[in-house]
Amino acid sequence: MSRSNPRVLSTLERAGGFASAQEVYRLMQREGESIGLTTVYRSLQSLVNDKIVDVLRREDGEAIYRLCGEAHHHHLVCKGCGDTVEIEGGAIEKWAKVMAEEHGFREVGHTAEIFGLCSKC
Amino acid sequence: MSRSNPRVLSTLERAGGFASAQEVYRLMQREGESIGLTTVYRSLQSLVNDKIVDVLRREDGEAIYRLCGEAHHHHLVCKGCGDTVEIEGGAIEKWAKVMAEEHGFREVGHTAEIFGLCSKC
DNA sequence: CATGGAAATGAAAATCATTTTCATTTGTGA
DNA sequence: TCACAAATGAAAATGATTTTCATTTCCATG
Repeated sequence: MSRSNPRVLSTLERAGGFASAQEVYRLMQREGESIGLTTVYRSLQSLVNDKIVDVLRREDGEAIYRLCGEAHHHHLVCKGCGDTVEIEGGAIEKWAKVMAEEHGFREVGHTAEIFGLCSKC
Repeated sequence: MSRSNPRVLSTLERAGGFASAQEVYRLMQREGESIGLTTVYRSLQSLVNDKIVDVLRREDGEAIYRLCGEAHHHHLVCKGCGDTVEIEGGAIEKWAKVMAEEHGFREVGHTAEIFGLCSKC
């Protein structure tokens, strides 16, 4: 396993903390950084593993990466402009726990996202 | 623009109303139907345009289609054996609605999945 | 200062879902 | 029957992502 290249993280930060792997790569190229696309992908994956960044999907399926603020949270994403609000999901935590117990599952995690159109779109 | 091939819709129904284009295609082949992958994609797209089916994304980015109006449900997936249980998510519906309203979002949908280890794994 | 192995890197090839192209077939109304 | 539009599908193109693999960079130790 490879560790993350720090320049990738810093570029993602500079990008407003919201970009696809291809975009991070292009951005770094434009800024004269010498790096391979492969390393960008590997670094982002590693950051996801370490829970330093989140990964979401654009509507076309492309993965977009984003700095992950704090502990565990969920996202409210605008289908129009991509704007994202971090929301708290206490209800989900409880739901996941109950459902898992009910079916004898252990070591459970969960994903949950809400998407729609924000007031501006 | 082409219209949807009715066999595609009927196969999607038979699949439990939840499948990717590739899966619908494979299913039809296995059942001896003669159809091209292109037609499956075109039909699904057309069904989406007509709002007869919804399209979501798997975690790996693959598009999955499901009948609209079909009882909305969620999944409890085993990380070990891949076994999946359909679960009901009333709590989620409410949570999504409240959160969306709170932030002025319209036309909201959501995704939610729980994953863990089932009793056999 | 070697030097040897482990980790990191990146170019190129492979993969895979999806879309496009284009020639052929099918259906339909005149 | 004829002509034309719609539907079909095989094959090629596309684009993101992953894999392969040879090379380079690190670093601890002799």
